[in-house]
Amino acid sequence: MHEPVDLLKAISDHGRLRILKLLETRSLCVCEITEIIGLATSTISSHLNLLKNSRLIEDEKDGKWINYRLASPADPLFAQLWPLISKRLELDPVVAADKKKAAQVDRYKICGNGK
Amino acid sequence: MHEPVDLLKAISDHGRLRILKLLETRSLCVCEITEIIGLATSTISSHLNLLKNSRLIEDEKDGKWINYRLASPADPLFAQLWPLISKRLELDPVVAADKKKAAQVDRYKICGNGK
DNA sequence: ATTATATTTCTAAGAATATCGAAATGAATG
DNA sequence: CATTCATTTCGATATTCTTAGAAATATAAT
Repeated sequence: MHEPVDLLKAISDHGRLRILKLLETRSLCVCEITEIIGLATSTISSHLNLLKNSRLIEDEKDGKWINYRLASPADPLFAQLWPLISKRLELDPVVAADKKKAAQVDRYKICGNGK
Repeated sequence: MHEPVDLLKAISDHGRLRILKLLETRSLCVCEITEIIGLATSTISSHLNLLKNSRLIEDEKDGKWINYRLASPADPLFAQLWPLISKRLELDPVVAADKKKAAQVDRYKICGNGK
């Protein structure tokens, strides 16, 4: 499971790349990520689980939320590849939009109470 | 099709990584690659086609053979990522075995006549 | 030209993946 | 302790991927 191909598979999904890019800036809870990315909660949860099993992210409880962040120390190969991929992703309009949303998102507003 | 995620998907397969690694040393024809990797010819052909469509490799006719080689100039992101991945792949025993086989393989012997 | 052969394309099967909604879990709040 | 709410798990479906063998293509050799 620490084969290069497994790492590559873990990051070969647009949704997961968007999640990793988000977590680059700051840690976020599942409902924040869900709100920003716009997929079903269960889908986001499954992506997070996959990234966690690949040791690319970690989680930590915070009251009623679970915050996810990039794993540290990072997987050695990921640490080498990610800065290059990350930079390239910034040209992606979807990723840029995600970043804007992330700057404004407030978990007290979006989680739970309807919208 | 020049999105980072498409490049990552193209290289997220052990067979395709093995092919890229082989072509790093020298260009090879389809039957040589097939002999070394040990998958069906049609499977190798389909991997080669995918890598070619992703602009990671190129082909060139050579008598009755078609030689494949790494594309040059390489895709910019691939050019950055590949040396890092390639180095890591050298720890893979399968990749090491491929390299040995590639050094010995002779297309006049293996192509066509039975074995 | 006929044959041999290297490669691709077609067809099909099985495995893996992405997705969602509903149900379950589990912790925090009142 | 009952309720609320964030998150995960389950069940189900649709899609994509990997693979192989057979048929088709095209080129070289005889």
